[in-house]
Amino acid sequence: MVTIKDVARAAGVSVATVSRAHNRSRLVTEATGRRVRAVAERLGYSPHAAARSLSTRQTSTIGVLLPDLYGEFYSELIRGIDQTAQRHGFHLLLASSHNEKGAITAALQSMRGRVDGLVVMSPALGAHLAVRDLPASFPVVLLNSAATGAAFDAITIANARGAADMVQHLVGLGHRRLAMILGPETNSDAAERLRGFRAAAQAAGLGREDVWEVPGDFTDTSGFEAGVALLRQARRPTAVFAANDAMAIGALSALREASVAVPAEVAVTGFDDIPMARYTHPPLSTVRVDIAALGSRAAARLLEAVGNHHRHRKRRERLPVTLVIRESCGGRTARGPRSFTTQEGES
Amino acid sequence: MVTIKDVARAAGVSVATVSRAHNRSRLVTEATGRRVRAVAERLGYSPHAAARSLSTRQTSTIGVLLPDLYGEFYSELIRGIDQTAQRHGFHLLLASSHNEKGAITAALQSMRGRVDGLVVMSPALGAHLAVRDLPASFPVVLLNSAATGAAFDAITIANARGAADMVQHLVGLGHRRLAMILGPETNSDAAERLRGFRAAAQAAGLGREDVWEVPGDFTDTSGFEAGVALLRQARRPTAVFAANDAMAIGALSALREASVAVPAEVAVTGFDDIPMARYTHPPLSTVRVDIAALGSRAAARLLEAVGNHHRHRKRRERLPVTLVIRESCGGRTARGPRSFTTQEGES
DNA sequence: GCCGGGCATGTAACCGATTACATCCCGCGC
DNA sequence: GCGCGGGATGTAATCGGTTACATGCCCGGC
Repeated sequence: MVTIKDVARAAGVSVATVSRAHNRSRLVTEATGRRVRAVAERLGYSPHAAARSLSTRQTSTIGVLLPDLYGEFYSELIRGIDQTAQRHGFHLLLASSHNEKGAITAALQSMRGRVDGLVVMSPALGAHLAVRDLPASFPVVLLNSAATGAAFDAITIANARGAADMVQHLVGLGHRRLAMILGPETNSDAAERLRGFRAAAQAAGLGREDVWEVPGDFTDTSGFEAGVALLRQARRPTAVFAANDAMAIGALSALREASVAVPAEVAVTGFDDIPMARYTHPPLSTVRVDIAALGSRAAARLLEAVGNHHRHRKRRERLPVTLVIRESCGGRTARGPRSFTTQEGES
Repeated sequence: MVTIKDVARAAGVSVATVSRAHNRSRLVTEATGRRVRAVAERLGYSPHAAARSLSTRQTSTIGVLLPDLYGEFYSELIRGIDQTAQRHGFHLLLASSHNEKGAITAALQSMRGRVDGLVVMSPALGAHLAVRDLPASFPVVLLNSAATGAAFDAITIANARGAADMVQHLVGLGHRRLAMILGPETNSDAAERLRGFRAAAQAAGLGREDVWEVPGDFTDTSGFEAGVALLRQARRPTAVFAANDAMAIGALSALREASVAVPAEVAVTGFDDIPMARYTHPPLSTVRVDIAALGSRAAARLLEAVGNHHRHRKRRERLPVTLVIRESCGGRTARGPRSFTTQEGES
């Protein structure tokens, strides 16, 4: 491998000059700079990142800590983060499958000296406990975390608001018997969506016997089972609000197998607006979360913090959501496909 | 930040001993080792990755170079790579949005000293040109690349075989008029699938007037347009094979809007078996590619190469595919949902 | 003509680890 | 009692950059 010394020797200058030429310092003449860079190019030199970051104390890399990588949610999130990071010349270091404190701490450790800051997502409570062990000066942005207060930079989704809006919409369509399929109990997004659901149901004057809460865990199979459970009852809800799209799709499946017409007999809605949502049968009404934007905002906030360690003020930011009404809830319908892919390398 | 020196001072030993204690060298007594590690723990010490990799000349990181990050294909791929990498204690450094040579070269450069090896996917021809500029000893695994020969390690999908199998299945169902919706011309996967389609159609004795080839670019909208184009004709195919699922879903949309019954009037099939495929209406018959396995294999091969630079032999490997027959092609039908998510952190 | 200042370049310290080699200490054998 | 060997520990070189400080040169002002 060709190092800075080789270039220096070949160009007949010192290593300092080579370094300066590369970093376009004003301390080398235009002529020398060009000459040195030409030599470097010819030798196929490119600076060794580890060496560089050892002396500059920065890595131009941001770490991304996720609980998992499965599903469209994470791929969108990563895409959003990467987009912004790349625009600022930063790389992404990925780590996943961390849900309890021990694993998170380990992952955090192993990233020291590799990254300039972290985006940490871990809706299962307790992530911020691990993060708290980091030096306070180390830039971290929390995503969808339960952590509150000004101790952390955080970005979350307007979960409660979105759920409430959806309930309100359903009530507006005339529904008076509502079921919600819940998410995992330890998940803060799920908890907030439930909070919004309850508040809106109460505000609409629905009684206890008009509201169902069926357990679920964000997987489509749990949505399927929840659907089956709801159908078994003598008295049924006329609308089902799933805490996420995957479960709504599962519920849709259960209803179709039972030959229950959607939305005529039962309305179904979800949360997230994953790309798949517009291709279900019938197309799914849902609460749209701009996931890529969430990632992008997180990266932007993090880079801001990395940029001015001192002047940076921590704060919590909430990303708005919007109702997307398709056909599964029987409101006015929209037709025609919209893109859910850009041109992909593979397929 | 606490360094190895701080630990050495606090523990009353030299830096060498601290280093050895951490790496569990046999050159420190069990007692000293434990004591030193205890001190390190108390001070919250963790080794600086950049410094370490500067002296050991390895990073425990593998670079992943992708053309894009959009869609389920990439998220699955990354998941597969990460899974295997993680099991071996490796991190993932991500870079995307690189399709022509210049950008790839730049990305490759900026990864020097950051990674021990690379997984490069770039079906748009020419990626291997950039890769060729790397020192031959640098471990690289190519994914779905057009590059042939023993010069590279590569893993590809059995595209032609999968396409041929699907055509054969359709012919077996009695279809004698077949259309294929093509992928991007510069994409090698798309090209191979087309090759398989043509070969099988010819083998089945279909004449030129019984075979349609409609352009597409792997996006669902292009599939929609292709569907519309096919319907405009007086003489129509009875089965449509799309080069990927996204386009098949687009075509399905077009047929539904035109009130053409699937599979009764026209059968539709795809390629990939993305999670969404089993939830379309009707559920999509397709060629299953185990994308996560593809990533996992790539990582495994790369790590093998990283492990023994010398003894490693380059070769090309082909990942088998399987037909998944659901309802969109009118074969025997399968019922009931299967999971397309594990429990996700968010949704 | 000499001196001071500024600019281009060189020299070497430094970042934080690993590790080859030096050193020290202890026990054992003669 | 002395020397020798081996195991535990220390010292310092090294990885490949960046950059503070030193150097040397040129030019302008007095």
